[in-house]
Amino acid sequence: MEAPTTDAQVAAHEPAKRRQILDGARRVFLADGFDGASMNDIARVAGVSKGTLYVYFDSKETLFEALIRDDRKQQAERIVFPAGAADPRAPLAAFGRQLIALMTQPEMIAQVRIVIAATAKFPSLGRAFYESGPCFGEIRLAERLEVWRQAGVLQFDDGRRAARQFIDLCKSGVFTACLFGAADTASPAEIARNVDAAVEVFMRAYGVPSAASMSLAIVGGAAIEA
Amino acid sequence: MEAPTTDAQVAAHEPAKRRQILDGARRVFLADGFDGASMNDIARVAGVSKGTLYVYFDSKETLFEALIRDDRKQQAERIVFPAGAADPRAPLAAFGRQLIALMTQPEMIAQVRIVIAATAKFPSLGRAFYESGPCFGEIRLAERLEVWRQAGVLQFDDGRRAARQFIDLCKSGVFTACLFGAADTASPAEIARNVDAAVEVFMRAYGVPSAASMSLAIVGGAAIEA
Amino acid sequence: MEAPTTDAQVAAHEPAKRRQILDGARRVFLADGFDGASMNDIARVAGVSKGTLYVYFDSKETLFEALIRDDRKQQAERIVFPAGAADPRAPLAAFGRQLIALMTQPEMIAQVRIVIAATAKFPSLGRAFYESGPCFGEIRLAERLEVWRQAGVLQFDDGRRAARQFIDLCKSGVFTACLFGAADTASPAEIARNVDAAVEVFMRAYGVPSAASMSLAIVGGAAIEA
Amino acid sequence: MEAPTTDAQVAAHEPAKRRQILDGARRVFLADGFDGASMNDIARVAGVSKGTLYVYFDSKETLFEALIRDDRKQQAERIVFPAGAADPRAPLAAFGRQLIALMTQPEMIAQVRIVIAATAKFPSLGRAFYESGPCFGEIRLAERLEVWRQAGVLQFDDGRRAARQFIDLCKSGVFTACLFGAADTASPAEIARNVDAAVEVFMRAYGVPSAASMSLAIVGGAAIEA
DNA sequence: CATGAATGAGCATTCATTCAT
DNA sequence: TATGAATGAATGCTCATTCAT
Repeated sequence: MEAPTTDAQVAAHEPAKRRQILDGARRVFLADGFDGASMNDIARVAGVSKGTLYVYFDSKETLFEALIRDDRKQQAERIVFPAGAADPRAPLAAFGRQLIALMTQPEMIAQVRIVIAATAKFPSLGRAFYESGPCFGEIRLAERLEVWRQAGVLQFDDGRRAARQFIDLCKSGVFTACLFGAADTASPAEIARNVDAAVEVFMRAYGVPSAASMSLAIVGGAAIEA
Repeated sequence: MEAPTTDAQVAAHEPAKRRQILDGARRVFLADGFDGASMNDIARVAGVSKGTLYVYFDSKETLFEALIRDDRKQQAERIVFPAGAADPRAPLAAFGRQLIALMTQPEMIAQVRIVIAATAKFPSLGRAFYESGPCFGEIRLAERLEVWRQAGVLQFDDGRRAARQFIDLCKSGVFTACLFGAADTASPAEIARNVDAAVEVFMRAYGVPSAASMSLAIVGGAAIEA
Repeated sequence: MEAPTTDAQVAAHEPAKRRQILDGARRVFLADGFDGASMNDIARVAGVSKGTLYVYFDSKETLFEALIRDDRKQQAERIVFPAGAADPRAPLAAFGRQLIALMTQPEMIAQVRIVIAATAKFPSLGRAFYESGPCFGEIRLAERLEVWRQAGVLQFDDGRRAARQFIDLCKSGVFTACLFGAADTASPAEIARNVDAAVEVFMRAYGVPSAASMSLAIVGGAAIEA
Repeated sequence: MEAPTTDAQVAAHEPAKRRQILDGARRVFLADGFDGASMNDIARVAGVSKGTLYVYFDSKETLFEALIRDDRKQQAERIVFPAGAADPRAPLAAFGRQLIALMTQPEMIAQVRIVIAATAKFPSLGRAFYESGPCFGEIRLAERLEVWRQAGVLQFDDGRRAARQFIDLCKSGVFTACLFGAADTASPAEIARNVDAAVEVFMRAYGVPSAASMSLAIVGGAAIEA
C-alpha cells in the first residue's frame, strides 16, 4: 500500500517544509504520545494545512516513523566518547556523566517512552532506534576500551559486553526510575555518585591490577591514548 | 447524587466476573496498547456487556490501572530469591537466570512497553509499577546480599546499589534489546552467558578474596572469563 | 401498552413505599430535570432498589406523571382565598402577596419549569397542572369577587376574566422574571409593590365608586398611589 | 494546543451552511426538546455530517444557544409597536392582538417551553431570552406610552410597570393556557376579546378622562387619577 | 502545490429496563 | 415482594483522511 515511500519521501518536495512539518510533529508527538497527537494539532503547530501534511507523508504512521528516524540520525553525533588517557577512570567517568545527563533529560525520556510504545506497533522503528542509539554507543565505547586493553590497563574477552555493562552500570538506578516516572530527572550529584560507583565496579572487574600494570602505568600514559 | 464506591469497586461484586473482565482486558490491552484498545473489544473478549465493564470499573483508565496492579502483585510472588549459601556465585546465577527469563518473556515485554507508554499519561501508574517491580526485586535481593556481607563473603557499602547493579548487569544487553524489538526473546543460552558474566563482574567488584579463592585469583585472570 | 395503570397504581402496593419513591423522585426530578434525572439516582435517593421502582411504576414517564399529579393535589389546598370584607382592597392585596410569594419560591419555579418542559412530551400533564393550579385559583378567586359584586362594591361582566386579570397583574413582572432566571426570587418588598399596583389597577377598572368611598375618593387621590 | 475560536465560530465559515445547520437544529430541538434532540438527528435533518456540526459549533449547548439567540434577534424585529395617535385605544388594541397572535403560535410556544426548560440548566440562556423578548417589548411599549403621557391622554408614574401590566393583561388567560397545553392556539376572536378587555382595564386605570368622558367621570374618574 | 471544509466511522460512557435470585 | 447485576442501544464528541477549489 505504500511503495517507494521511505526514500522517495525523504527526498521529495520542499525539504524546508518537510523539516517544518517534522519539527511541529516532534513537539506534538512528544507532548501527547502517538495516539494522543492529532493531525490537526500537528498541522497547526507546524504552521501548515492538514492537506499539506498528507502531501509530504502518507499517513500519521508514516510521519511518525520518519520523525523518529530523522531524530536518531542527529542525536548519535552529540556524544563525545572518552579520549585515551593512561588511567581510564577519569575518561570513563566523564563519558558516563555525559551520557546519563543526556539520557535523563525529560525530552529524551519522552522520546524513549514514545519509541518503546511505538515498537509494539512498528517493530522496525524500535530496532532502528536501538541500533542507532544504545547499540551505536556501545560500539563506539568498545572501540575505546579496546585501546586500553591493548595498552594493558584493561583486560576482557568481549569488548562489546564490557562496554554494554559499563553503560548499564552507569544507568543503573537513575534511568529506569526516570522512565517509570519514579523520578523527574537525575541531579548532577546523583548522576556523579552513580557513575563513580559504576567506574569502581567496572575497574575492579576489568582493570589490570598488580605490580605489572603499575609498572606499565608509570610509563604507559603515552602509549594508551592511541 | 453520586456514590462513594472507590474501594467498593476495586474489590466489588462477583470476584469471578472481575477476574474474567481483567483477563479479557489484559489480552486486548497487551495486543493493542492503551489507546488502541477499545472498551467494546474488551467487553467482547471478556464475554460481558459494555455496561458490566462499568459496573466493575469506573473508567478505561481505572480498569487499566487495576489490571497492571493486579498483575504486579502476582508476578512479584513468582520470583524466588537466592537462598543463603556459602558461595554466592551459584545462587546469584540461578536468581539472575530466572529473573531475566521472566523479564524477557514476550508478554512481560508487552506489559512493560504499555506501562512505559502509559507513564507519560498516568505517572502514578508507572511509579506503582516501578515500586512493585524493579524496586521490590532490588530490596529483596539486597536483603540476601546483606546476609553474605555479614558472613564475610561480600563487602560493600550500599547494599541497594549493589543489588541494583547486579540486576542491571544481568539485564545488560538482553532486556533492552527485547524492549526495542531488536530481539524477540532471549534464548536460555544467551541468558546464561549474560548472567554468568554479570556474576563474574559482581564478584570481582564485591567478593571478598578468601584464602581459598585468593590463590586462584593470583593466576585467575585467565580462568575468569570462561 | 399501559392499561388500568393510573388507578391501579395509585392504590397498589405498600402506599408508604410508594410515597417514599415519590419523595425521592421529586428531589431528583426537580434538581436535574426529567431527562437529567436517572432512575439510578432516584432509586438511591428514595432508598429502594431499581427493581422496586419498576414494581411501583411502569416507567420513568409513569413515575414522573404520578409525581406531578400527586403534588398538584396537595398544593391547591395551601392557598387561603380572600375572605369577604367591605372593602376588597386589603383582602385582595393579602391574597396577591401570598400567591406571588408561593409562586416565586425556587422549588415552585423549578416545578413549573419542569412541567412546562414536560408538557411538550406529555400534554395531558400540562393540562392537569393548569387545571389544578392556575385555573383552580382563578375559579376560587372569581367566587370571592362575585360576593363583592353582589355587595355592590365591584362591577364586572365576566368574573373569571376579572379574576384571571387580577392574578396576572400580581404576577406581572416578577413571576416571568423568575421563570426565565432573570431574577432568583422576588423580595417581599418587590412583591408588595407589584401587588399594590395590581390592586390599584384592578380597583380602578372594576371598583364601584360607592358613596362611602366616593367621599373618600374626592380627597383620597393622594392617599391612593402612595 | 487548542485555539481561540469562540467568536470565530459564532460567525464562522460559510454563513449559508451555518444557517442550514441552525434550521435543522431548530426543527429537531423544537420537536424533541434539548435533551431529546440528538446531534445525529440534527446532522441528518440539517443535511450535513456530524463532524460539520462541530466545525460550526463547539457543542450541543453552543448550538442551542446560538439558535435561540438568532431567533430572538429576528423575532424582535417583527413586532410593530403602536404609532402615536390621539386616542391610544385603537393602537394599543392592534399592538396587543399582534403580540398575542405571535406569542401563541405553536412554534413560539414550543420555543418558549424549551427555553424555560433549558433555563434550569443554562441560566444565562433564559436571561438572554427574557431580555431580548419580554423585557425588550416592555421597553419599546413604555416609550410609546410616554408619548401619550406627555400628550396628556395617559397618566402614570412608572411607565415600565404600566407597559408590563398591559402586556400581561393581553396575555392573560390565553398565553398561559397555551403554554400548559390547555389550549392549542388562541383563535383570533379569543385574542380580540382578551385584548379588548385588557385595553379597557388599562384605560380605566391609566387613561385621562377626556372632556367627553369627564362629565361622566365627574363623580368618579376625576377623583381617581390623583 | 496548498488549502481547510467536509466526512463518517469510531470512541468512552450512560441509562432505562429486565430478570434470576 | 425486593433486589441489583447485567444488558446493549444510544449519546456527545473526535479525528484521520479526502477532495474541490
